[in-house]
Amino acid sequence: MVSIKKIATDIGVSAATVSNALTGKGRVSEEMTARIRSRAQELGYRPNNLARALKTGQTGILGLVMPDLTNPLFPRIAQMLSIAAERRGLGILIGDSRGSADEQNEVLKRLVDRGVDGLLVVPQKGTSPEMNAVPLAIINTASDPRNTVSADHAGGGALIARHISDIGHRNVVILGGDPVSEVQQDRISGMQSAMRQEIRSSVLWGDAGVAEVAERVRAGATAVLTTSDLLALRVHSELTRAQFSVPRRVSLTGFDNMSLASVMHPTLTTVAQDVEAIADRAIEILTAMIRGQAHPDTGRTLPMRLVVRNSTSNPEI
Amino acid sequence: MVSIKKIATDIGVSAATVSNALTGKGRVSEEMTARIRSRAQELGYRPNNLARALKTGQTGILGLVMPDLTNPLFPRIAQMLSIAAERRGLGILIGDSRGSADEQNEVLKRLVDRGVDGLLVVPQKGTSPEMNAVPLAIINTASDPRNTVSADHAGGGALIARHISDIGHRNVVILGGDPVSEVQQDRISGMQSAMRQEIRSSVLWGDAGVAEVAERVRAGATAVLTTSDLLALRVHSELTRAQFSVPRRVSLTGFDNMSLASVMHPTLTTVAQDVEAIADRAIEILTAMIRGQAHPDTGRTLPMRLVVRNSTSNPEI
DNA sequence: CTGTTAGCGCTTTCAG
DNA sequence: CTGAAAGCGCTAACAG
Repeated sequence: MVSIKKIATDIGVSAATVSNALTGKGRVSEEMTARIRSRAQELGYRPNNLARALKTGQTGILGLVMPDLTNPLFPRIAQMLSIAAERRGLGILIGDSRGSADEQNEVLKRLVDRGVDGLLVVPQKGTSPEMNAVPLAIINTASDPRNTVSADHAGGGALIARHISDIGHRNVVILGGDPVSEVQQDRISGMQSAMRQEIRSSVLWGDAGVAEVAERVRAGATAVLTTSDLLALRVHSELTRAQFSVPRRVSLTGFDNMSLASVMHPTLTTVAQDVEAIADRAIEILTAMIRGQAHPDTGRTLPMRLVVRNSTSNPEI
Repeated sequence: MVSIKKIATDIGVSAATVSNALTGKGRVSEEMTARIRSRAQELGYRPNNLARALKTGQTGILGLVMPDLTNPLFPRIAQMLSIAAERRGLGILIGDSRGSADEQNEVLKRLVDRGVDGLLVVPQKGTSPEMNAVPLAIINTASDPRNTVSADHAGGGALIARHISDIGHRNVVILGGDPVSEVQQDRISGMQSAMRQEIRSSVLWGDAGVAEVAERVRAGATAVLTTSDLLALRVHSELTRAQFSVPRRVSLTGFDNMSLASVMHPTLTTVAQDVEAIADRAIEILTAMIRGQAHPDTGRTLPMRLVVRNSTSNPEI
């Protein structure tokens, strides 16, 4: 391992000077700087981040905590965050808070112990992560008072409901996965608030809800709006089993625009988050917090985008 | 930040003694150890991993590099690795080698610069990661000579082919996503080697292959074996469009047992990797390498498991 | 059993 | 413009 000292003795200057030259803190003559730089190059010098971190108190590492790494959105979020972080020279340490809120706080502590400069957390449904050792950015939904950045889930719900209304549906069923999830609640209330008076709607939840969908359709509903693409796929199975064709007999929508949405049959009308923008802003805000600055966009949401495919059409009549 | 020194002066012993007591290196009287421990507790002492790492040269952090964080298997692998790592008190720093082999090597370097003790890498298709600064474990497939641990992809292919053969199919088409992938090649050669002489089979690749499937079925094929569940879902769309019912008219299989496999309609016959075991063994082997030991299971594969669902059945006569 | 000393590799005053 | 010295928090020799 070639250290700053090696370069220093090699050239015959002090370690401090090498450090200054390399980090460009000025205070060193151009010529000396050049000599130091080129020697460093030759030796293949790479700064030891640990030593630097110990001295400066900053590791350049961010912790990312997700409620369940199995969440189908995780890969995209993780990828976009890792790209956004890398662009700023930061690394990402992962943590899985699977299960309890307690576990979540444990994970936060562990990451802090490992020296992260800040934390990005997608909270466990219905919990509020606790940690004041380092800045914390929360990616959740607008109705979470501590939310730092998120997609406009309610707005997304409104988009899809308006689409369904526009093409003529007047009797719809809304299906959520878990009422504890603030995100899903927001999606649903967005749907409800966008539906005109004349639309009849009711909300179903979870497995029981999935099982009940076919019956509701039989009773007259012409569209099923779900809070996730995976849920939509399950509903599609149920409807197929019950001989209801999508979209001829029932329209069906998802949420999140996962890859399966464009690959299932029929392809799924859904609503997409701009994950890249969310990731970028999350990192942006968090780094500002780390520098001790407030960021004007804190708490603001990012618009969602309606993606119309083949699972929705006019109701028959 | 409460340091070891604080505890030392508090109690009136030296920093070294506190260190020894806390890390349980013996050499300290029971009584003193207890006093130190309880004081540490009171003060909420947490060791500074950076300082420790700088001193010992070990960070307790592993780097995980995947070719594309968007890979549908990534979440499960990442989760299982993170659990397996955590169990051993290790952290995981992520890296995305998206795109090129060059980028892959860049990422490896960056992680090493950040002080990882070892690297877990799922290589970019057809590349061999380069890094000798720290131990490296490769998760790929048996035919990769540097492979450290992986599922037995060829064995998985054999399982699925045998199933198809057992239920009476004699004319099948095999569909792969990308011939550059060693994993997919192994899956396919496993399928081929398990099919009895009397079975006619041909191999198709990529988008062109997907587009050609229906035609092959029209020409007499009664089963389509794909190398991934997502590919199977796409094929299902094509078949449905062409009015071929699954499994009545054609049987269809996937690979990997992703969550969509149990949720699509019909549910998908596929083959599952024991991701948890792979993750655990990968970490096990890597930590052995870090300790400078050889591990007997290096290079061995783990069996896959056939999951029969509703997308396969006897061919109609 | 306990303390002293030294140093991991780097940055940062403060002098020269 | 450059150098000397100190120290981040911890551990590993070596003495006592």
